[in-house]
Amino acid sequence: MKRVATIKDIASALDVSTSTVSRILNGKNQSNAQLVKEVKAMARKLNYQVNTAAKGLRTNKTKLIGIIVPEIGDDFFAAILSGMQEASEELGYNLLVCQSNESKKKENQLVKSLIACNVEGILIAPSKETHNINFLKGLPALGKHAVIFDRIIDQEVFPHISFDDEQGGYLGGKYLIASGHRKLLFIGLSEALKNGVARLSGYNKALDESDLPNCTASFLDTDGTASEILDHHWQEGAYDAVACYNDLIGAQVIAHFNEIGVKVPQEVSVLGFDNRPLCEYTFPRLSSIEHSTNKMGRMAVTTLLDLLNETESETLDIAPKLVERNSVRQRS
Amino acid sequence: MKRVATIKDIASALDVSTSTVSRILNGKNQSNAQLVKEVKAMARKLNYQVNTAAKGLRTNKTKLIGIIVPEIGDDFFAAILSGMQEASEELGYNLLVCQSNESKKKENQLVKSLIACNVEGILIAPSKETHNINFLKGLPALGKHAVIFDRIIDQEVFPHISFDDEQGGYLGGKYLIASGHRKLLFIGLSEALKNGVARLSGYNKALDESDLPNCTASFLDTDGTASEILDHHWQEGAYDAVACYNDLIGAQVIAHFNEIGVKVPQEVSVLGFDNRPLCEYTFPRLSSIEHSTNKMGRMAVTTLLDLLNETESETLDIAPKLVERNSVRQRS
DNA sequence: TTGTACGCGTTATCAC
DNA sequence: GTGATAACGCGTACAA
Repeated sequence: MKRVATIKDIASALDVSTSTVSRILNGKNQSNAQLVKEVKAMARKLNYQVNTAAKGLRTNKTKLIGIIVPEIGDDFFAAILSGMQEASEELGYNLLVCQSNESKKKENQLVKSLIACNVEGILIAPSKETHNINFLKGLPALGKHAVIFDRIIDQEVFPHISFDDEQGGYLGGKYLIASGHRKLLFIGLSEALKNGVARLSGYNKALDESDLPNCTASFLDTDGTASEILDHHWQEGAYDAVACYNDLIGAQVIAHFNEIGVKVPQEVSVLGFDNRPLCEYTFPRLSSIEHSTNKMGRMAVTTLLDLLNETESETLDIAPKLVERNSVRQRS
Repeated sequence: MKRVATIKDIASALDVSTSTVSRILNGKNQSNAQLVKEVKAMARKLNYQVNTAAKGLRTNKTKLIGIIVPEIGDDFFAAILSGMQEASEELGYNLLVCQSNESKKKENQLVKSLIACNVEGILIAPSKETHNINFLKGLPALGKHAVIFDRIIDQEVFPHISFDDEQGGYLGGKYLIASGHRKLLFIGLSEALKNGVARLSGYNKALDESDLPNCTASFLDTDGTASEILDHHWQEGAYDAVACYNDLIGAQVIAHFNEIGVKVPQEVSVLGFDNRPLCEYTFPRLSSIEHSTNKMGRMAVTTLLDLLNETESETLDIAPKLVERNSVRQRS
């Protein structure tokens, strides 16, 4: 039967004890230099690989982090995952990645399954359905921790990494106003998504400061498709700029205007959010509010590890930035 | 100290042996029905979670699959990962996801680290640098297996899931010819990428069959940016359609034509490859060759598991399909 | 049907 | 400096 080499194999090959091998391989020893050499050589020769499961069983450290996102294929989460991967690799951790498909039930089940895998902690972006994180409350009792990222949840049990959505909206609002716009149409995904509400409120805050009327607010889950929303309000002449919850909506808006022959940005401006790659590929190219997804991923990992090791690390700057492209008309 | 409940805890709480608990929890028992009930109730009460590491140590089955992709954040791989996640979850497996950053050295190191985690098998999309998979050869001796996906490697040691790139190119070529195009410009990433060469050769095969001259072939890594390539050959009037290695290049091509005022598809047609979401967001919307990334992910998982369990499963159809949008001019 | 005893691979403790 | 031994949580052959 095929089997991977263990320290026992190394020990018996060299006629020493397993504990000696273990110590040498972990550098916890000031052994006989000659022996150290021999052990390391034999380990290489036998193609030895430490068995993390056994090690974890003994030490209660698995160097495993569990991650739950609504959808891996979504490029927003994919970018965050990428940052997590980079940070965790630098720190010698591996990632166990799962997707909840926006289902709270599945989230529950995944948490259990991750605990079963002995992860040291869990990073989770809650599903749209999830409005409390009671199912995570058992974690601290197990010596594990969690960090919530992206989606905002009101409970303050676990640390929480998210972009300052309101600040992002505010930034966008200031920019649109400075470029001469007066009537904003906001298109969101759903009023239930707190991030969207925060972005909208940022826009309105900027408008308030200039004594302009609030955004016309609309949401895809209640007010119809982007096209329908645009056409409906267009007839009323209700907006000179469209503030979108994210770039996907922004791209849809631009595509619609292209189709019906409305010139962007000459006749109407469009501003996205998130600064995803697709901003470069619309015509005109979509201006957007950038949030560093990569940094968010890195920060989620370091925050979790700090929690577990009770250390303190630097916090990264994830303040929103405006990325100007060609979808917003400049004051002439 | 905080500790998660074990079968030992359940056993002592109920004053039975651990083996009884183990048997009941695994359903390998026709125990006293009353006892079964009590054990299950106690397990729930203590919030018991099986320790997969310990179980894996004993049974040599960890229900873990290791995955190595060049870049998680890339939405092409993200989509494949999504399919893998779906398939593996249905089969009770968890995914350990790593990224190689297109580095062969890192791939090597990741394989070792995945073996250390006791994964049952490895799914890998080799990096651009990787032209042999010798570093995977040790796997079978360890009772583990691997499945290569996406990127083509010439060695036939492990099964191999990839799209039929040549067939995809052929499909695209036939389509462009049928729409009245005669002179094709192909823009690839790098001549070293076998997938690109296969796609190009598919285009040329279609052209050959109609006695038309081969594509003008260019590659971003040697011939300059997409814009430079387009302008250079445009002046020579060398093409009436641009066949792109992937949709990203296609989007760049469309954006460039929009910028210099060349009408797509009236003056020149553009065809992408992969049918990624961004096809919907260019103007005009980008026609493309679809490969089902999700299915590829699913298939990689089922193929690996079949290999490990020596079972046989259905093969999914991942034949390329043409997705018509608005970037290719139709014969008038 | 149930309990006892042992081993999976590793590390920590304590002798020597 | 090195080796025997126990322990981590679990599954299972074997005995009862």
